[in-house]
Amino acid sequence: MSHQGGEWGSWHSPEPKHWARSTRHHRTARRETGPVASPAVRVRFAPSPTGFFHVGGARTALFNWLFARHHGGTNVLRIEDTDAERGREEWVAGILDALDWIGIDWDEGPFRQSERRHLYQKAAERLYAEGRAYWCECTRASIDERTKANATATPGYDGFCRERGLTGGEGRALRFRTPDEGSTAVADVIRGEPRFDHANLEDFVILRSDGSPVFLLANAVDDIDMSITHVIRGEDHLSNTPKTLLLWDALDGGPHPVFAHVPLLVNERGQKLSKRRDKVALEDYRDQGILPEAMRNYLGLLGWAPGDNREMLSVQEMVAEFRLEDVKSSPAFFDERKLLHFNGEYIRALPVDEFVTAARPFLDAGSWATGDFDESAFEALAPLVQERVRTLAEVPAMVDFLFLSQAPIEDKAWDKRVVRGAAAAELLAGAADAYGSCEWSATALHEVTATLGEAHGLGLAKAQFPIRVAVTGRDVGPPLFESLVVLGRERSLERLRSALARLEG
RNA sequence: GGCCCCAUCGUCUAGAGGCCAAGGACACCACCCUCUCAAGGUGGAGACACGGGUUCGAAUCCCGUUGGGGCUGCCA
Repeated sequence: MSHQGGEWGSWHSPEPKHWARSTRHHRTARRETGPVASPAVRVRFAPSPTGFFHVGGARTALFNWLFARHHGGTNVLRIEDTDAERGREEWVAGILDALDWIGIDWDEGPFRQSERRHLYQKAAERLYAEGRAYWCECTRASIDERTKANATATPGYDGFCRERGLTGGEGRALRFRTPDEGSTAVADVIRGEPRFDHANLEDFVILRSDGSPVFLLANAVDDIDMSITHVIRGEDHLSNTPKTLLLWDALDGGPHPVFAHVPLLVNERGQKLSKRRDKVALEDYRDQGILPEAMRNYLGLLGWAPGDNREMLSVQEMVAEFRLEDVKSSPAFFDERKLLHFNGEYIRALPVDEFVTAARPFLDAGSWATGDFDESAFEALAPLVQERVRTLAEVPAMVDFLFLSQAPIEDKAWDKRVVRGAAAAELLAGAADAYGSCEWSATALHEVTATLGEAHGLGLAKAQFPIRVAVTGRDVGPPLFESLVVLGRERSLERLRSALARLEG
């Protein structure tokens, strides 16, 4: 496919240093409410399927998406699966699922580099034919050996095969011949214009010895072919950008795209998030009961802020106000505690029926027998549960007493509130008696229990504890009297008697 | 080692030379509200890495130092 790309020259015309910063407007002057007409903005998100899709990738995808939507541009999804060794089909599906989950869609793709190899092949042939690339038979081992032997050598490829005139063949990789002099500057909206001396760039591999293309080549070829105007990606790619640009020019890619190297997401030690050592998989958060809206909102605020003190932003608000120039340049720590807070806010803001629906999968995994779940009982308590959880995964423990044949007594709570609780036996006996005849409503139960407590010199707070533990098994949970009402008189009385028996026995 | 990037409360950030004796949010502490737990309310502690410049004036600009990170792969 090829997209006509002539219209966007103004995006990367040479400008004075720090032009990006200089285009900032006063915050008050940039209240925009919808897509902004911009010359054919085309961005791409290009994940590689080498593991679970993680939050850093999600953030990059989000920024690309926000930028595209803000400008009414085109968002392209491209799967960079040029490494057959490491890529796996299930990871591709995982990426698609995850993007769908947080509400990111795309206008073109998903394209797969594994299906576009002929393009890279063609580009490589051209570079070789024009003397911009050469075949090399050095192995990693032989390169390292030479580096070791020469004390003054800097690590890396030394250009050993540069002038040997080798032809392609078994065990030979194609290397790009980097210029020995000069430098390349990267026009970066976030970082100004970092400049790299060509002398520091080694001749890098663009075609592996098995003929497959390497990331740098495929990336440049595709960005040119897809007429990408803005490359928004992690800062870890910044150092390789001059190589990309050198390829870009060698392939006559035309004007360079504008880059935006977004700050990395780091762990508590300040290192970039790694799939291997950090908890980062988006699906883990989904399974933990994080709402996609909360995740999206939180992720959007990592490295970017709207400029006033608002934090809870609708996706529409983010689209309307997202500006690449406002993205910070320093790394951000992914703080799960703050995510949890956002999630609690989003859960409480849900209409009850949506909360019930969202909680369903987590309820299905509850500890009770599958047939014992009672939809209407849950719905009756749902509003009270909703305002007490921070994740959907916390829901089952709040309502399990409704669906289990007996109260799931927690040892700690039992010991503290019943065994060692003030007048526990009397309160349980009193409740078993009074609850048998009073009106079965929250207000009536409230009154009866308060009276019962007074008889033993206890306030309601203290008096309700033994009853709560006897009936729900725990000393925390939804309001007790509403819980009793939903549980029903008979089952409640049964649990009070059972607790008395247990206490005495 | 070389190259590049970065540097405001513990964390995410506001800040684009005077509006900042630095504001908000999460977390933390105290109190209030309260049938538990949450939620909510009020208050508190808590930061411009350091050193030089430029300027009447610097968290904001420049240089250096220190610290951190990234890249340096026939990974992306």
